[in-house]
Amino acid sequence: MLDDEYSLDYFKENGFVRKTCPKCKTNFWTRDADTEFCGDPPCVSYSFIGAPVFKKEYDISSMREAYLSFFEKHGHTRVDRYPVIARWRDDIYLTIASIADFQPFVTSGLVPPPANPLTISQPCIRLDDLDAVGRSGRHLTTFEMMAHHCFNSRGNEIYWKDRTVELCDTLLADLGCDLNAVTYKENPWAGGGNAGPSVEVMVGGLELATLVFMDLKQVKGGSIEIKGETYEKMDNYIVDTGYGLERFVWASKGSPTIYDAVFPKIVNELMDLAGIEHSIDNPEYARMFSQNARFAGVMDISGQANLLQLRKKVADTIGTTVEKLQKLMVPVETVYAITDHSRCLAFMLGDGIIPSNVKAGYLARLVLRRTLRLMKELDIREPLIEIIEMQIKNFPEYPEFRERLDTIREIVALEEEKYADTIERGTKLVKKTALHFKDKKEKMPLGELIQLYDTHGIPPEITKEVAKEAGVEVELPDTFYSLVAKKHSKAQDEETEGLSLDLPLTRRLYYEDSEQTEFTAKVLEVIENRIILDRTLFYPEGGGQPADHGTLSMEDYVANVADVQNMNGVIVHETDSDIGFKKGDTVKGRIDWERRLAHMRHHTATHIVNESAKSVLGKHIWQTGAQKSTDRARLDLTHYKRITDDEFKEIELLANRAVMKNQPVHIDWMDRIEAEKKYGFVLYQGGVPPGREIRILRVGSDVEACGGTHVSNTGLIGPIKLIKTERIQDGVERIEFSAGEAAVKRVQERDELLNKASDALRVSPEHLPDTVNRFFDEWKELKKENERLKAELAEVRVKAMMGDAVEINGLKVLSTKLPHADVEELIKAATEFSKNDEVVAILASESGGVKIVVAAGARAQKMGVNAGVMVRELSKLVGGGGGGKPGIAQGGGTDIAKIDKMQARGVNWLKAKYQPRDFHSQQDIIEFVRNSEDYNPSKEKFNQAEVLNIFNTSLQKTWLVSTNERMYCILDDTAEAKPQLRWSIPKRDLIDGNKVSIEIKTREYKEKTGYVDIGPKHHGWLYSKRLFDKFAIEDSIKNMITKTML
RNA sequence: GGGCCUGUAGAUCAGGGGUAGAUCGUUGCGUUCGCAACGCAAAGGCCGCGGGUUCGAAUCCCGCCGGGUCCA
Repeated sequence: MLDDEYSLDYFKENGFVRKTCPKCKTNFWTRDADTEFCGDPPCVSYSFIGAPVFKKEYDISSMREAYLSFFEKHGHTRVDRYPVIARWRDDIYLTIASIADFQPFVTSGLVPPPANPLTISQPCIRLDDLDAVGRSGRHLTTFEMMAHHCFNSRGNEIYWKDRTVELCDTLLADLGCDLNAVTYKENPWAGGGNAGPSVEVMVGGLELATLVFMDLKQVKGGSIEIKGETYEKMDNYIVDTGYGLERFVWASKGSPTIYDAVFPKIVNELMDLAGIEHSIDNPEYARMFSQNARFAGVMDISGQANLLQLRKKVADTIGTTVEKLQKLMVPVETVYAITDHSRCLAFMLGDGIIPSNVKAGYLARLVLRRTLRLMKELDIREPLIEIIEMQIKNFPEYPEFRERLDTIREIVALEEEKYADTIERGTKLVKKTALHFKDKKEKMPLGELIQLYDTHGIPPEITKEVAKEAGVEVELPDTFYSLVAKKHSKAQDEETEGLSLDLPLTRRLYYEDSEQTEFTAKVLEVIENRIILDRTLFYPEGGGQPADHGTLSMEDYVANVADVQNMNGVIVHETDSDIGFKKGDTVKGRIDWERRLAHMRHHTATHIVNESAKSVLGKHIWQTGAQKSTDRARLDLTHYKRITDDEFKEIELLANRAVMKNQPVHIDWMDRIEAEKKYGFVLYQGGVPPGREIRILRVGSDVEACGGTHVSNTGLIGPIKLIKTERIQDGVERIEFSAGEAAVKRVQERDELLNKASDALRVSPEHLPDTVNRFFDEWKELKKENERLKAELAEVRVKAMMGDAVEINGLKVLSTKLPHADVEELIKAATEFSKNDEVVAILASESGGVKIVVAAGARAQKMGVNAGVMVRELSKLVGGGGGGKPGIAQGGGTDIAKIDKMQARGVNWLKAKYQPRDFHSQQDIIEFVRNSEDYNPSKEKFNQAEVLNIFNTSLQKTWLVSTNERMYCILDDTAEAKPQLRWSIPKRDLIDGNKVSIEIKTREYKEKTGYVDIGPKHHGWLYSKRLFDKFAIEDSIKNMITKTML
């Protein structure tokens, strides 16, 4: 920034000299040529403590009045303060500076200021340095920024830098300040897309004011560079000053801390409540806090390490130890913080913020919970609301807070309760978590601490304390909260695609006559399928109201309009085709009236429902969102508890009364500032419209800035039917409703549901609740009875069936099919069976597919029966799966035809394992082949048959048998009653001429067994290697074939 | 606006694909002149709702409803 920006005539004419601070190298202006430093900590330290800089002491209200009347006297108009919740802005939640009141439209020049020049004392809230509040002696979350603003434009300058500095100088002189002690430190300012030269006004080491000369706006590739961004001069340039009210009061008193200066009464009352002796008039005691404030003024005290450094410095200067100092100071600092926070809450709640877990409401909750935590530290049992009330009563200048007191009381009580619940839940959870780590003999890891805070809201301090009690160490780093912040990835702003259009604003016919359905217009531009007209009746999407649909036509060509958007006043019609129109054409437009009318009804109804909700629920109700469509609308409202059924009905009734009154809907275009003055910020329920003129819609007592289309009289809305409420966030309730024909349809739908329900039960709708209750009760009873009966049935069945048990080596095996039983019955019966130690029950049913339950008694399990394994195997046989525990298991499948086979298999499996039958002899096998289907007695000679055993285990043998005509493969499985013929191969596939032609190969499988592939079809047959020591298996088979067939 | 956690008996919570559990509370019985305490027993569950996957879902997946919490 150019140096001459600061070379003001005022400085030159009044004997100022410009100097450079040897410490920080910044330039500053002073009347006293001997002044060495810039006057700003850390270059200098506080000198005003104990040495007030004004000629008399002021309190908050006398200081404010002195300031405002000074500027009134000097040609400024006094303007009322704005709320601390920035309702007129959508980029910030809280009012952080007086200039925020006039952003964005006044500062951009679009809207004239309420007065020019003006003066204001604007309460502001900044939560950036929460940790330092109380500790530094000077930080506050809430402060009043006294200011005078002057909005200049090229050719119309009210005043600029010289006059601004002169006013400041004069004010300080009026207050009795020694002007030689004042320095103006050069410090260019930038923020929020604007920038400009600025001076900080320093007295006694304290920054009392900042004078900003905002005359630059951020422009890509601009010619002036500040802090890495480029800027250009603006056509309108603004004097933006900020005088800290609390700091002025502090400076006038020279108290050790700002808190003692600004809220002596509340500080003292809280000290009493906390049982702290706070004799700030005692010089020694005061010295401690004075020193603390002085050191804190020149250093960064964020984080434990820095804080400890501060403590050490203070302890050294007053000759004590850090421990003793902490013991004395911490409780007092906590009281300071509570004083500040409760004031902050008074403003937040007083201005109508509803605590919540989103947006501004979250910030209110954050402060509220922090305050409760601090109170607990001091063991202050007084309800928080008492302290907040104390604050509110202390502000005679804000009567509006007292009006809201009842609501505030309720909110705070609810919040206190909620927090207590959270802490209680949290404490339990921490104990449990702590014990978990105690068992493992580990420290509780940081990740756990973060998890507890992030997902359950348990402050790490509490976690640490509770864990300590449970005997578990916890590591809590200074940087804890920033670690949490890191966990949350930042959402990227999406680039909105914008058409840059250099076209005149579209004439909005829908505002001129809301009954019209047809119009003619000239085509100004066609971009692919998007058409821009000189005028239109099509309402573009906005304010929660969807775009109109309809047609644009010319001669015999018709295009459907599918979407309509407003691009900075140019309305763009998106059609379903990109041919047909060109620049200069005259087209005829027609809107889908049914759709539009439904939107209009829902839109006007939204205003009415909002108003009704306000009168039923209270003044704190604020719309946070709304959406309309043809068949329904929804409205989101701030409210601190659930809407009850009675309230719901009452809102519906009031809304319909408003309809029946057939009130006219008034629409006026008004100057923004005038409208704000007349109606207040309640105007901005549906968001903040841009522009100097805003469209004001009045229905009954509801007044809102609204750009939507509306019916002309409430009677035209027709019925309003509230459908439901939903809590979309803590502190935000959503009401869904339908209006007009849609409402009738909704009622009809509900009637139909009711009718269907009562028809089904064959009762009239009025008996439905009783009948349903009766049915439900009966159903419960029957269910219980059913269960009891099943148990009884199981018992009976078991007694009846025990006799059928098959004895296998001491086991009693039952295999029964209960075709119609469900799984539960099977389980009950099986459980009943398995009470007998030696029983294994295999139960099956075919209701809804195959169900299998196997249970094994205690002794059976000891012998190695595993129900889970059995079920898993058996289920496969019926095309399903299953499993369970060794004692009891369930399974099932889809193949009902295989139930019997599956059950037999189960029994055989047990037999094989516990009572294996002997293998069949070689003779038996031959006999078996002879009786098989493939055997041809007329041709085959079985007395010449050869037999080869290829596989042999304790449960299974595989045989190959060869006659003069065929080779057979037989599997003898001891789990099966009989051997099985698996396949056979005729001679023609084995022999070609006088040679064995079939291919026989082996593959490796395991140590003792291998695979043999016989011919093209029979692959992967197991063979035991030990059976083929002498000759390889290939040779053995070939030999056998040769021997019998050649 | 985004993220994470969560919903099981009246309460507090375990369990986490295979017969729904504990503690407290409730009721009954025993002991007692009575209460408390103790002992024994019982009642009490659409495992939030609806889909899906599976032979089988309280359990896994998706959606909805409800509760909690952190961040912007």
